[in-house]
Amino acid sequence: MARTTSKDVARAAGVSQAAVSLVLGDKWRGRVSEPTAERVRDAARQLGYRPNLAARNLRLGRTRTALLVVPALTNEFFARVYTGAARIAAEHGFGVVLYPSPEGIGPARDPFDSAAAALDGVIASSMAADALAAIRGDELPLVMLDSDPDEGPGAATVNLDLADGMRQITDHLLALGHRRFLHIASAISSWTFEVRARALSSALKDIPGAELRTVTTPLSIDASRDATEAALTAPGPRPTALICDDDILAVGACKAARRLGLRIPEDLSVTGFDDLTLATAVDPELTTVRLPAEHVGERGMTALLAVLDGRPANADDLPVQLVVRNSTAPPPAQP
Amino acid sequence: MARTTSKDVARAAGVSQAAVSLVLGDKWRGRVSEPTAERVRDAARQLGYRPNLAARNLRLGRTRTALLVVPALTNEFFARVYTGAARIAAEHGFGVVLYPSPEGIGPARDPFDSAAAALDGVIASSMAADALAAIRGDELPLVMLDSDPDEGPGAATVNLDLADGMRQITDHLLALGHRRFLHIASAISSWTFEVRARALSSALKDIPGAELRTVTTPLSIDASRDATEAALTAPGPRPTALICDDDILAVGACKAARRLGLRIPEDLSVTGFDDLTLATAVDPELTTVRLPAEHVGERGMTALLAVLDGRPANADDLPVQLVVRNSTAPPPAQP
DNA sequence: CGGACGACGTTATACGTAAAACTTCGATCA
DNA sequence: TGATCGAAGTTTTACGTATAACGTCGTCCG
Repeated sequence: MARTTSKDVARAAGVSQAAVSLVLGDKWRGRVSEPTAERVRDAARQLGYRPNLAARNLRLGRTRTALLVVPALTNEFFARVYTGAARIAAEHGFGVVLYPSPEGIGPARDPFDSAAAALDGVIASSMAADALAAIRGDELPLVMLDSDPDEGPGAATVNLDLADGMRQITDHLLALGHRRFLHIASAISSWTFEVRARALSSALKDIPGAELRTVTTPLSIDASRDATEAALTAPGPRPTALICDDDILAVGACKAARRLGLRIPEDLSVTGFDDLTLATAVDPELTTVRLPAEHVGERGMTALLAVLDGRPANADDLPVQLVVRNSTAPPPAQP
Repeated sequence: MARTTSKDVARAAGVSQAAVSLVLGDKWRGRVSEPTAERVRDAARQLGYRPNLAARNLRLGRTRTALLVVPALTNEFFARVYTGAARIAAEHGFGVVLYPSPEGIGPARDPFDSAAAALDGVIASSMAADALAAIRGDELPLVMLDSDPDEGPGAATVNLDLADGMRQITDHLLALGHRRFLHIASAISSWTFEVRARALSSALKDIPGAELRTVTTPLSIDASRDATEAALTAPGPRPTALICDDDILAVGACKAARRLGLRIPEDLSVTGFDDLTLATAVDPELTTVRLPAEHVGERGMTALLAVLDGRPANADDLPVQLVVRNSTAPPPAQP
């Protein structure tokens, strides 16, 4: 037997389908009498009526659904972004569907081939430019998270003040006395990492005696460990501080140090970025920059709702905060 | 200007809307001539036509969308389950929408209030019985992951052979010579943890001299650390091996050990469960049981597709595999 | 006392798609 | 030659909802 429709409820309550729609849609003041409304509500409850969303969406021309595009959900940062976005969405009767972007998922040509993709808008995180183009093709409202503001003219953006985070790291390390730095950078070319690199070199530019080398690596513990090990055994004076683009990279860097018999933080300081669960799971706990991932998701969803309402979206950068733990200390005395 | 509809395409191609539907629906052999079909396809491409899914869903009475209910996406295990499910779904033109179950999300009364919840079926992971009841009320096809098979009579289930995993752990520890065990158990009361406890006590039942104590704790590093510390400083002979329900708990347990000046694995062996990224991030790397999380998601989605097709679903348990790393060793010599 | 109005509904329509039922037209065949 | 058939479409309908447009009746006021 088929699902119960508003027509079934109408029959049970002895009214027309339109009356059911009015009552359940909460738009009946002065249109339906209280006793009748009550009868309708009773019948609906009795029959376990649930409106057919496909029909409603078709009628209203909107779906109250947003698409969240993320690189990978298994990265805790993006899982937290989703959580924040979904909370705000739920408060406004919206749903959030995910699209893990880069080949993470099967043969769908683009996000909009997905069956669930009857969308009101899109929130895109750390988008590559080409994927962005595909999205902008469909003229859906778009909010970009943690992405180059210049890429998407006209689109709302929610950005973290990553440059300030990098500055806080360098201030901290410089104050401890470090001068020789190695930047463990993500090989992923995206705004979120490029801005770190720029902030880092600009922060060290005017420091006398400061040296900065860089090594890039895929975003995994093992890759970072190998890349760091290679860099640390290279000829020349050894850096005293490793500045990592991400906690995951920092964990790999720590593993490399351990392999080489270097103690952290006595022989080598290491910093992360993100403040994932990982950061406090390892020993020593990582000095890192805490990123308010849930807030990013919340602000992203809030911005999308604003855009859909034709309101302007708040465009301030979200502040980030250095968290000093046990992976940083003054550099060892000069040999 | 509104989105282009099949009617627009029809006008551009000089045919009727029905012809467009036939051609694009790939059901036109013998109904439309090849030149006409090509004209329609051209027009569709030209106009960037994308079918309105709300309308299609309404017409067809199905949405090609499944709901995945998980406790928390920030737990890597469930993020991986999602990834697996979404991959299989995409291969079959399905979408997956998430419902983080336990109060994780706003005021939605139940999963089906969610705006995106126009569903063909449900995959529920680690469900509590009451939430399950709410779901079964709607007579949607249901697949249960890692849940008590007795709870959901008639529903398809995808289970891991967790009992075997626990047996592999005890075999390993017993072979190393351990006899005094402390079980760091999750305070969450669900099948997935209950089955571990049962398997553990039954495995130790017939071992002469084996002792088993248990302490329960919330599923977080800090909570586990505190609970473990308390248990290890309790009077009586100290256990030589900690068997943890989850890698997260194991990491907390390691922290407690470190606080108490105990070395792992020399003074104390520790085992985890899941084989998350965490397990190889910490030092020493954890001996743990690898759970094929992606496979769980894949099998869950495959089972749901089978149920929707009226085919029987594969009900075999998924095998799990002990991974021996550096957190286990023979117990210290008796004092 | 007539008509304007409000309360309480109902009827009718549109949203965009898929597909069943129908039309037209030439070719085939007994 | 008249019935039949297949190709190539078109016309029509249904899916379930929200809402605009339309009735009907009693009341109140000028």
